Amino acid sequence: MVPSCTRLRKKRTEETEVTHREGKEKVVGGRLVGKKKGRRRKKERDREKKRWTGSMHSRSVRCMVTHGALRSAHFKLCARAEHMTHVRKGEEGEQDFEKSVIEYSFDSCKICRVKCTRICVERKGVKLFSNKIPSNLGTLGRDSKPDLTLTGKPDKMSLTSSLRGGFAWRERGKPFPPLGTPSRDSNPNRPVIDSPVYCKSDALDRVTSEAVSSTLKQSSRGRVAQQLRLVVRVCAGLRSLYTMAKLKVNSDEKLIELVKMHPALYDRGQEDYKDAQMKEIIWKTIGESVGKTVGECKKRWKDIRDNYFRNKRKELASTRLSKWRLYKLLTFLDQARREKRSQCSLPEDSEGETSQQSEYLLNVQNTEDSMDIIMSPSQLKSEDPTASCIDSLQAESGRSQDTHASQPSVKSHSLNKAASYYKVVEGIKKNRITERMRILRSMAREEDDDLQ
DNA sequence: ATCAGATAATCCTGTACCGC
DNA sequence: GCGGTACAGGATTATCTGAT
Repeated sequence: MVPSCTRLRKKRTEETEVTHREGKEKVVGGRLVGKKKGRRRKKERDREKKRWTGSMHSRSVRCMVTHGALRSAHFKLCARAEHMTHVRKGEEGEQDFEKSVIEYSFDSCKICRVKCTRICVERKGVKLFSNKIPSNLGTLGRDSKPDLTLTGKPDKMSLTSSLRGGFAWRERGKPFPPLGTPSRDSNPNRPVIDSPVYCKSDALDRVTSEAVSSTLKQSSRGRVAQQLRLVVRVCAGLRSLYTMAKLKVNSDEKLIELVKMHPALYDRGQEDYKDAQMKEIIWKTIGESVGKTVGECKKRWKDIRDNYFRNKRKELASTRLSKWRLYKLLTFLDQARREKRSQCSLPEDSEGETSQQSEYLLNVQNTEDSMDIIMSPSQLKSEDPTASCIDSLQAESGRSQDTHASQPSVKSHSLNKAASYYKVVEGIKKNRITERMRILRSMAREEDDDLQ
């Protein structure tokens, strides 16, 4: 019996052949190849061109759809010039978009002097004017000619991406909303990666730090105080990680960065890998961090991961290095993948874990200089604050774990420290910081009582 | 500037495997 | 058996690049 997928592919192939039989193109494996393919594309483009040049209105829409980058660039220019602020998202009926164009004209932006295309559309009885779309900004290449339709049609994806680039509208006769509106959607310069999540993360961080500082004011002596200082440092490390991610230009990179922080999502050797609830929490956190839904994040991650393994295969097959921009960021998957295949348990000091611990350590250490409360090097030398912290955490969780050797080497000492930071940060991410703080506070009070 | 072809990116589907 | 996941690969679209 022919597998259903094969049947489907065969069906698709047949459909393609039928579709293009008219042009006598040759189809191989459901795809047009060689010059025939180019000829087909040209025909399609010609058809598209004919269709889209049918009316000025359609052409204006086409212009709008095909020049996301230019619009985006000009959008920023105009935003700088403070003459438009209202960003509309693509939540409204996109299917009626084309028909609703009622006005089309060329104009020059009064502020940045760029020659623009102006569009007016009507939606739900309200006339909306576009921002000034440039017709001569940047290099005018094949893809930037406003009245040519060369690839595809103004489908949902194109429209969505154009809207993602930021499109500005205002109602007829009404000025753009004033600048400085705190609404997220009203900020034209808002980076794509910026989201309320960071506020949440930072808020968690800040609240935790404040709680610790407050406790430290009450009890600045003894072992508990050291633990609290450590928590502050860990929070700083966490803040550093988020800040680092915040600076990422691309949200994909940010997503990778965040997923990388959670081996439970990709490494079968991890204890939490089988914990669906935990993974859901992690995804939720990541989703908040990148300003997307959990589903979107999962889907995107799947695509990214798929792409990585595909590129990997190609690289191995051809010995040609992958040019994919995210490729190098995903090399951490190799370790996890091997372990999954061999089905062996995660070694205690596997490279993957080690590198992550080191990364945490690095981030935490990097932020020490900017911390208000820092443990002095002498303190670090005299006593390992991590040990006490781990003790308290272990006491809290009721687990016993021999995480530090009696006389650890410098490397293992650092790794243990990093491991403890990792555990604490994980704890924070699981929203258990409040509980930890309560325990630490009570311990601080008891210790203070003892000292008195 | 325009075009054609190559390549990258994305979406989608199917299969195998695993745990429940 | 069912649901979830990893993995592989086809189809399609977007983008890049070199030639004209």
